[in-house]
Amino acid sequence: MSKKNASIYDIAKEAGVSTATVSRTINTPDKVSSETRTKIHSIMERLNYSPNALAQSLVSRSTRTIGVFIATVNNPYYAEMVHVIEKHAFHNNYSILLGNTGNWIEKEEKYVEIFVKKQVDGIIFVGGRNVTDPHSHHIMKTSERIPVVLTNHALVGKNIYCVLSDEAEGACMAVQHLIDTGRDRIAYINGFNFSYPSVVKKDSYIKTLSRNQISVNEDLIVNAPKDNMEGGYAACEALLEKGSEFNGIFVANDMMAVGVMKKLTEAGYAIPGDVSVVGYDDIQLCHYLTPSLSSVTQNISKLGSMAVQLVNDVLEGKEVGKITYLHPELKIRESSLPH
Amino acid sequence: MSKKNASIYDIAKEAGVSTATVSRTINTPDKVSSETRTKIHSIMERLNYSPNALAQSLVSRSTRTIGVFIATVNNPYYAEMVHVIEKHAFHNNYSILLGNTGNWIEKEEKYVEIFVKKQVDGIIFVGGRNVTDPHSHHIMKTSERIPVVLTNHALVGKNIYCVLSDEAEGACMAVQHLIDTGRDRIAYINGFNFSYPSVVKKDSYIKTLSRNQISVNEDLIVNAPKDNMEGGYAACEALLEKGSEFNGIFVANDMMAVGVMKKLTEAGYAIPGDVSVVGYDDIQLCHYLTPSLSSVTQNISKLGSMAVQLVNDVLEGKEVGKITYLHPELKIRESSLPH
DNA sequence: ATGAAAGCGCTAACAC
DNA sequence: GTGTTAGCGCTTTCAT
Repeated sequence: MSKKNASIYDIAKEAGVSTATVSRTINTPDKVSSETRTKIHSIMERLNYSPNALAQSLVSRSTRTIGVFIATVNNPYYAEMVHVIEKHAFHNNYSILLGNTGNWIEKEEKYVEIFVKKQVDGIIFVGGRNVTDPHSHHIMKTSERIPVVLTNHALVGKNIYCVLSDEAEGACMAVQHLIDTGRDRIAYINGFNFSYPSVVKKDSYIKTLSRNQISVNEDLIVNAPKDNMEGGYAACEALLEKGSEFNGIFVANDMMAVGVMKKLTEAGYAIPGDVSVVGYDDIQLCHYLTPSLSSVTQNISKLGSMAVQLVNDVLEGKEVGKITYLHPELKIRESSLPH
Repeated sequence: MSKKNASIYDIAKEAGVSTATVSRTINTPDKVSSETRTKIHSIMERLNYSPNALAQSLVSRSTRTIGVFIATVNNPYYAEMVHVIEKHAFHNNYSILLGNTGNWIEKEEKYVEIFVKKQVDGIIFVGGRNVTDPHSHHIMKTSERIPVVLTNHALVGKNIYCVLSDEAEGACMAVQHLIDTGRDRIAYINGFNFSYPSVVKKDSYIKTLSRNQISVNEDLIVNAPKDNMEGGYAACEALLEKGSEFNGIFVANDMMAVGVMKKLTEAGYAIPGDVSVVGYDDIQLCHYLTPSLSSVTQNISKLGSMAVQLVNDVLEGKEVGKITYLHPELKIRESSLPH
């Protein structure tokens, strides 16, 4: 189909110089006389030359490529993370190989293997992970070769770095806010039951209730089947079916909260009149919902930029902290106004 | 930091065979005796060997990597496209290099150059593009080397393939639906003024009105400053300020429609009582909004899978159509119920 | 300032 | 079934 691309060799021949000289005009132009340099440049132009990064990387041992794994791009929180990561990566001259795992560990393992073969310089795992299964093996193994950064998950290892929002603190703020605004029967819609952030939030939810002398009602805690709108809707349905009274709901993430609000509205509950709702992640949408959704913000921007910065710093041999916590912040909107 | 990775050479030495034999056990196992094969496998295991894809690609002239460009991942429509593309790519053993252009042509140009240097096998440009500027030069140039697939944009060129939803048809369906349900003063919130899909939709909007003997009121057509919720909100604000009466709005995409609905609600309009609203793209969220949002669906799933299929087919030398249109479909929900 | 040559890790004739 | 060797496109000493 296409005639073979021009190589450094073609340029050299055409210019009557050695490949070394051509290489130099690309990488260390000042070590080449201006005449030959211009001549070579014009030939490159004419032959539509573009250096083959594979060959370059083969010798430089660096691809300027970072592998990024997320559970589902079509969750605005993850999409925003990808957005931020891509932005910072580009700015630091990295490209992003994106892998959508759908929380499917086997796919992730295969993917990691592929990316490692493709010689990514580092890998970023975005989002909380399962705390139970033998999840970390391939991560550990990978970290023996390249730096690994985890976002919103804590994992210790030689070449593993974590940056996470303090979700215990965030969950506490959310629940305490509900209590402070007069809600005393507070439900909690959990995400994936064994995901790190869910575990942390649930724990914090329980502790905060206790600290306020509110007894924990197991009927008010429900695990969503999926951590998206559909899952939130279903979870809220289940909650209603249990029949326990509640006047406040803390939802582990905003997308689920959208589903929860939909279900509540359909069931005739006024928000926040009858039920006060607080979500988590503070995605842009919160502001545009009716009623607007109170939420805990994670500073996604910082989270993402730090993730990229971490792999970059490690690659450059800088000293960096193994684990960094960011403080969340509560954004109060209409959905949790006191009645 | 890390000791050098084992190479095929290390394996060969350890096993007392030649590198060719090692290569064979990787690629054509049956051409190697089972004894040596098992021996080599165990050594690979022990040395944690992983083939270097850079070297492989250097000789095979294929990276099994596709470059994907989108405007903004944090627009659910694009996110969904990425999701689908990634899924199909993985299934066909491709990896995705993702570039977020933010509609910034210079960034895209740089990115394309980088991806080409990195030897991607093909490039997919997702989403409508500007119809005016000298946008296509880098695309044309790229298509001389590798197949280029465009989604929701029509562009002709030797190695360029397009798959798009028929947005003229979609816009027509939306507007006709508004008319059929008794709306006679229909506004149109446009996306980027010169983006291909916007141009097509606006044109179709005007034609559909005319076909129904409804005169076009320029005050009812407003270009959103951004094609997201914020932009929709602002556009609706501008629309209200112009003072022309309207009882229906067709919005060029769902995210803008969310902003439009927010503004309408704040301004005291009932949806669909006072104003009927129809969006475009049919993102999942439509179903969960209150009121749920009528929208035109693009069959994102098909769009994305075809995009991947196209680059794959072209790479395999198959004959494929240069341009494919998919039929959109109107999903009627609460926001456009007749009053 | 430039060239010769080795090497990055792997594949693919070709020979035995 | 296995080894030898050239080559993929580029960088980098070491000479000159």
